[in-house]
Amino acid sequence: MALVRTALPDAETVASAAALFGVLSDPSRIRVLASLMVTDELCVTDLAATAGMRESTTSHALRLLRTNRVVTARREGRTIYYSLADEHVRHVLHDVLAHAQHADDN
Amino acid sequence: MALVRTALPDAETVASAAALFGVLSDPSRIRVLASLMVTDELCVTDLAATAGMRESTTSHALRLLRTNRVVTARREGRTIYYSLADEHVRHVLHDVLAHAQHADDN
DNA sequence: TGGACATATGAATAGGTATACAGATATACT
DNA sequence: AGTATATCTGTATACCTATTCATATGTCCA
Repeated sequence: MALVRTALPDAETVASAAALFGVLSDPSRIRVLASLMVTDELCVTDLAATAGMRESTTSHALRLLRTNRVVTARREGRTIYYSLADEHVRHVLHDVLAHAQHADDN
Repeated sequence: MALVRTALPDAETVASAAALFGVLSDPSRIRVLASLMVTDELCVTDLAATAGMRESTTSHALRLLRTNRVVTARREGRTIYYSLADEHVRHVLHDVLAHAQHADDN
């Protein structure tokens, strides 16, 4: 057991992994990310429209995603284009969405 | 935009993906899973010890993980051995933990 | 059967979080 | 400067969740 314990990731790593998962644990944010998986780059207004949520909600969601480096932002004039931060994010999303599709949950 | 919308996963899939992420979004549960990543099979008592939490908390955590098919259980006498449900889970955990290690969060 | 060990459950409390509305900032254009 | 558009922020409310203690269930062995 002691051996296992020393092999565990440190508290900081665990905490930020948990935070990352937490950011992904919301249907609204997943819809936003799923939109970005198919279109690569979208502005807040369009993300709100495709994900079916208010722009305020979308903006709040995007801030969380941004500060946790799940998406990146690029400004062009007054509109801001968002995209997935890296392939890493794409893989995890793909894996979990695929897994979720087959699960006749509970 | 309409095109994007039709390409999005259905509500049920999104909901269960969110649920899965939610289950993973807790430090205690991550420690439990990290233990299982290095040891493959552990009982509740040992998981509680390595993850540094009470057995009750561990049991509650394992129930969540079990009902969301993140871990599987195998009984042997009065002790129950838990392990990761599949390689899928292992990959996601590995990806996110790796990502978390490099992130000088916020 | 009775006692010990392993795990599970119920319920309560404390803390966290998503969403909405209202209003603020920032950029563009005339 | 003033107006319109795009995005962001503060705040409140309503909901969700993690942990704990106490207790229950299940399994073994004498």
